[in-house]
Amino acid sequence: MTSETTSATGRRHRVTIADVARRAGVTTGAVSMAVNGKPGVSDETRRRIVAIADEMNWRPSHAAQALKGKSAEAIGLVLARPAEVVGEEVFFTKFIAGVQSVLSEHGYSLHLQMARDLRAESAIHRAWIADGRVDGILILDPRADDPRIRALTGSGMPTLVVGGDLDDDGFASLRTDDGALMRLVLDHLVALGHERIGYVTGDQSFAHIRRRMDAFSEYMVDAGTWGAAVAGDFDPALTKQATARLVASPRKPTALVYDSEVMAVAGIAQLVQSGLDVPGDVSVVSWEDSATCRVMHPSVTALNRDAVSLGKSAATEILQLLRHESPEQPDVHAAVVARESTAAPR
Amino acid sequence: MTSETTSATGRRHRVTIADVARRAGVTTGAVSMAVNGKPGVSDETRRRIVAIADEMNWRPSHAAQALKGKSAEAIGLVLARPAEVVGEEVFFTKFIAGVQSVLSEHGYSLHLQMARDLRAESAIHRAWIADGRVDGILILDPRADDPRIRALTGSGMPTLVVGGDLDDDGFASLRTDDGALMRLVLDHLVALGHERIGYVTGDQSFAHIRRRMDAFSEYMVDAGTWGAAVAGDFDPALTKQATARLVASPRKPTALVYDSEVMAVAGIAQLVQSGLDVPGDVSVVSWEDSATCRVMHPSVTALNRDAVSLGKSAATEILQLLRHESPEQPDVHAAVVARESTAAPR
DNA sequence: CTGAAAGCGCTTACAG
DNA sequence: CTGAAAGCGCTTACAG
Repeated sequence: MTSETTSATGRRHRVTIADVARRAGVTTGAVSMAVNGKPGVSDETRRRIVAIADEMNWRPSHAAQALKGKSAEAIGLVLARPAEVVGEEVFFTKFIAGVQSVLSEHGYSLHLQMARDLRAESAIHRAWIADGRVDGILILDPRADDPRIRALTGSGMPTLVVGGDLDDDGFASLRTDDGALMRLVLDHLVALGHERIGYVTGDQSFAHIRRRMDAFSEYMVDAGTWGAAVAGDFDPALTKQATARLVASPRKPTALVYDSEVMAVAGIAQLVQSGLDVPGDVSVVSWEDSATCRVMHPSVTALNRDAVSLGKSAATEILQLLRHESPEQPDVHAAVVARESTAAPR
Repeated sequence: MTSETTSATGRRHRVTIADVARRAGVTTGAVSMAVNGKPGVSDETRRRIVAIADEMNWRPSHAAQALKGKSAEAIGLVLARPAEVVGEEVFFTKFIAGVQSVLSEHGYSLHLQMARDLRAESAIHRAWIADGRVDGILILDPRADDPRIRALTGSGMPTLVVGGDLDDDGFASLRTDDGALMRLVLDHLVALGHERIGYVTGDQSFAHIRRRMDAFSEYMVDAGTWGAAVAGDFDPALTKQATARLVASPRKPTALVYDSEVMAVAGIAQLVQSGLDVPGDVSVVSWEDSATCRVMHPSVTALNRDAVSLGKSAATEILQLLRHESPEQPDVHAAVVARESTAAPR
């Protein structure tokens, strides 16, 4: 339990490789080779040195290792969304928990920062890179012609775009097949008999929201159903407005899809206030599952994307990138969990 | 924009203090003094050196500085709750956002990790300390006789217990006056005319939950109202059971207090399922405000603790601890936001 | 005010 | 297989 010794002056001393070497009667070089499993010492000596190092509770100094050019063993992630949204939407924390679980298994840590906007996010990226603080960067919520990606181009920093579409610009991306997910959601509604469907979207500048919108339109065309998408911007107040507008339409939709669980809750509240019954008059699907969806009354049918798995996949993939392994696109499980908020239209 | 030069071999080189010194025609020592504002160089030389360093886009190497014993300029925080809970409860992210905003203003970063339990949390603390990765540690959700605090005792690591009660064991704590908050909540209900009040609690091993329970009991005694507390453990299923039990009581409470917003939502769902009207039959208060509370139907009366401010206060206070300033107990604003879920009993 | 040097804790090429 | 030394990028005492 003594990872520190106290010198005569009372100052705490870190146990260094030199202390271990002295005690073992070898040089610091030998200790380094022994503990790092490098050739250069006999098996017996190695065992003896390692035992002594353990006993003295020696831990290598990260700073010294970093100075010798060892990698930071860390991945960076900046969240450039308002704290309110990050806090209210269950996706982020689950995603982060997934990322961290895989990284820590591999001895990597996650540098997480919040930023007020994309410019601030890029500034943090630059600082990390200049400092050699991270070995790789994760980008969330890519935009069309994303400025963060442009800024990172040429930096040589391994970057994984989560929810990206293509392996653009030489950056790897963990694709989320938002089109397929949208079809999953719409299949569920159409199977119930819905023919007029509304979609209240999140921030339309996000590439993955655009892909959902495209899939929504195509589905409407192919199936001949009536559909309309209105911007809700992940904002409860806007979501309520969008909902009111949709149900006021002459083609009054019988089902609504919301881009987040907070939006779905807001939408349901608006419907109830408008005197409409859920699911009697309007069915509702949330694009994200949460405890609230499960326990609300009515409980909310939700697309369960398993954000924890998505986080794990992102971590696995960026670690593969660092090792120059060909990243395999993992299969993130997703399914529509049918609950009380969806039913056949009457 | 070139923080790196490319050598003849094509390898990227970091711009070092030696590069700046060479270009300025001085020694590295002079550069160090110049950029750090230490005496030892003339004002003119300093200006010239700083200008050259800027022009070359020089940034000090964190690793080298750390090796020289410079502090890590980082604070550590471990979240030892299941990812589900961290993700579902809005408190954590808001708290973290508040912490980060203050830390980054002061050039500090936040090391954030999730852990599966308190033992794992302590292991992370030890690793951070051994590595000199953090200058201070934040502890959330203190327990009675908290093992994390015991483990940190004697480490010399500045530690702030958030939601602690006293400055126990030589550790500073950011007190949250849970007793006063409970009285605020109960005052709201009693003012509406409630005389039988139920309280569905979170994890009762948490010190702050115990304090709320104590305040609840005392209030009942002093006011002569009927009250009962039942464990809900922050778990929606348990919360529903506790709710069902309370409303089945012969003394059927007319108002229920829940220790989190997810619990409140679960409780309301249970009440509605039991055929009870909110607030007609039972009023409901959530101990935490969120978008869901605002937008749900009925909207939920909530105690708004302003978790962002709490995070800012925690960061401010631990920075004061590091500077050996006497930490002033900041006032974190809190209020009951009355919404549709509370009304006079009928 | 400036220069030359030691040293933080490691790793790694180079001799023996 | 082992020893002695250089060096990563800084900071800081110590001479001049």
